[in-house]
Amino acid sequence: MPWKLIEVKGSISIEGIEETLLGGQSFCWRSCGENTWTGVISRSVVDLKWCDGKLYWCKQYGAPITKKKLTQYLWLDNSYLKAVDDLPWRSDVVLGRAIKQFRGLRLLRQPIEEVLMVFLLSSAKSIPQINQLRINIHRLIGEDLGGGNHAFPGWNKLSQLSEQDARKLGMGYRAKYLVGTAQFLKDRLGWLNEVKESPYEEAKIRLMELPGVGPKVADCVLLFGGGKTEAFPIDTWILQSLEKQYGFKGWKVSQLQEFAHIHFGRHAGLAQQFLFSFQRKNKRF
DNA sequence: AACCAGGATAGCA
DNA sequence: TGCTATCCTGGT
Repeated sequence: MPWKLIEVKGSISIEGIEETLLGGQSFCWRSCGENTWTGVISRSVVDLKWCDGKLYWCKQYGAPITKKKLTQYLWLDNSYLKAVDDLPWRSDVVLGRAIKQFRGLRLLRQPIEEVLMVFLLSSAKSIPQINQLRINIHRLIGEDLGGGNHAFPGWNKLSQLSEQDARKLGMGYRAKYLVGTAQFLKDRLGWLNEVKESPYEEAKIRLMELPGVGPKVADCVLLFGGGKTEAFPIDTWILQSLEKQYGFKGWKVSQLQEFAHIHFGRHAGLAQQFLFSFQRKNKRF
């Protein structure tokens, strides 16, 4: 299948696209050559290619996907530019630098049920480790899409796993999170979507009813899968950024949350991605 | 050979 | 509310 050009509003750098796909908000993408990546979107396996500042795509396996859906998933429309412009980059030099270095870095619009699963497994794990756990699950019970790619199995299938099964896949103490959440969700198919439609504050509280979901994981799920761009997950990288770049040493998480809300505004989560990437790339600072 | 990692939870003050 | 130990596993 030939490469097709996909329109991107605004410029996009190689670091921007790479961080978007591999930076840890999603675990569905992998590098498959020079400036090319393979990823699974729902039941479609898609290749992306970055060349001379332009983005190309083609479908590899699985269900068909439209350009419209891809544009939506990758947040390529104008609303992204407005969101970035809404951030306080004019007065915040730290954020300004991060936006410049990772130009075009986006939040992916992923299915909330998939995001929930991977972030249930994320506690005290590195990105490659989380990805490995995800692959173990997908290979075991996810639909085979071809080319070694598997779809997300869905919470109904996940609810058939026992804690022992999950532990065999290497999840350790996270196994009971996965099983507990699966049991909670299996008889309430609409629950997650209801939560998604709720306002941010309410959605966060409700998500934390699930076993294994605390404040950080809830914010990740809402930011990456719930379309809540005001969610501002505070992990160790952001903590470092706020301590070292902004000078908030010894602040409590609740205080930092409040600062983020006031300072970064309604798209605080987008700022979070820039700061996160910047901090991770420049560990020494 | 200890110690830590993209956290959550229970127990206690 | 704030603090701490504990939870699996793999990596350094």
